[in-house]
Amino acid sequence: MEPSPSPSILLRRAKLKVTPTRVALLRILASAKHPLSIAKIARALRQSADRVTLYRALDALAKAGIVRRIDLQHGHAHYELAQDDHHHLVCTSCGRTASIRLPHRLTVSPVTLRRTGFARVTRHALEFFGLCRSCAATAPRVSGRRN
Amino acid sequence: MEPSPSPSILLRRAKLKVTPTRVALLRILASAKHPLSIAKIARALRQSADRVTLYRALDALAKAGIVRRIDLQHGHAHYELAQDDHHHLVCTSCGRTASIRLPHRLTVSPVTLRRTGFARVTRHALEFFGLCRSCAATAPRVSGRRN
DNA sequence: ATATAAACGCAATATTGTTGCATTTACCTT
DNA sequence: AAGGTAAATGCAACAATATTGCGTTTATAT
Repeated sequence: MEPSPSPSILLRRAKLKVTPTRVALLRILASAKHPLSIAKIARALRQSADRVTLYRALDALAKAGIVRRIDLQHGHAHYELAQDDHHHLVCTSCGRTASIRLPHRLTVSPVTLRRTGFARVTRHALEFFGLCRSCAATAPRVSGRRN
Repeated sequence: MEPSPSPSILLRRAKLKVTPTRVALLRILASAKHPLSIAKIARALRQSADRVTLYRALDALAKAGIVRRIDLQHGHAHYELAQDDHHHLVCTSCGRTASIRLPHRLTVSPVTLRRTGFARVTRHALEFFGLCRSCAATAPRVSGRRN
C-alpha cells in the first residue's frame, strides 16, 4: 500500500483549487478503511461545509480521477480515494465491505470493442455481493438501507 | 440466445402471483434490447400501474432472481431480465449501452473469502465505462443524466 | 495588492425511493 | 363454481438523495 500524495498535491495536480473543505474531505477519505457514504462524510466534516459543496467537490474530484464513486447497492453513492486497483465484497445483510484484488486485469478485447461500436474503455466497476460470516450464521435479513 | 420462459411461467415458478402489471412489466423487459430505467418502464406501462407498484414488483422480481438491477451510474437504477451471464459497456457521454461477455468466470477464491471474513458470494456487478465511437469522434461531453 | 475565475453557501426544487393502510385480486381449497 | 385468504395494489404522505440558480467569498496568478 503506497502512501498517497497529500491532499494539496493531488488537488494542484488536477488544477483544482486547494480549499479547506477539499483538503478535509480528502483527509477523511484517506483515513477511511472503507468507502464512505455522503452522509458519513458530512458527519465527519461536522457541518463545516454545506451539502451542496460536498456534492460538487466529490463530483470535481471524481472527474479528476482522485476519488472513485462506488455503488454498493445501498441506494446511495459511496466514495473512496482512487488508489490501487481493487474491488469490493459487500455483505447484503449488514453492509460490511472488504477489499479484494483479482489475479488478472479486467479488459475488453479490441474485437469486442469494435463489434459493439465503442472506441475505448476508460474504467470499470466491479462489486461482489454475498454474506459475511456472522450474517450467514444468523437468519439472513434482506431489506433495509445501510451506510 | 435462448427464448426465455413466458412471464406467467416465470412468476409461477417463483411463487409470485400472476398479475397483469407483472406480466406487462416482464413483457416490456423481454422486448427491451437494453436495461431500462424505472421512468422508461413506467412510460411503457402508460400509467396502468402506480409507481409504487412498479417499485414493489421490481423488488419482488429481483429477489426472485427474475430481473437484475443494474447501476449504469446515471443516478438511478436500471433493470433487465436476468438471462445469461453478460455485462455492460456504457458510454459515459451519450449513455449508450452494449452487452459483452467475458471469456472467464469471475470468482472470489476460497482463500480470499476466508481472509475477508465472508461466508459466500452470491452475485456480482460488473460494468465497463468508456466512449462509443460517435462520442469519441465529437468533443466529449461529461455531464447530464440520461435514461 | 489586485483581478478573476473558481468555489462556496443558501434557498428552492427536482428526483428517486419508501411506508402505512384500506381496498382489490389471484388463486387455493373445497 | 364459490368463497376464504394472503398477496398485491393504489393512494397519500413522507423521506432521502441529488441538483440548480445566484449572489458572495476566496484561492491564486499576475
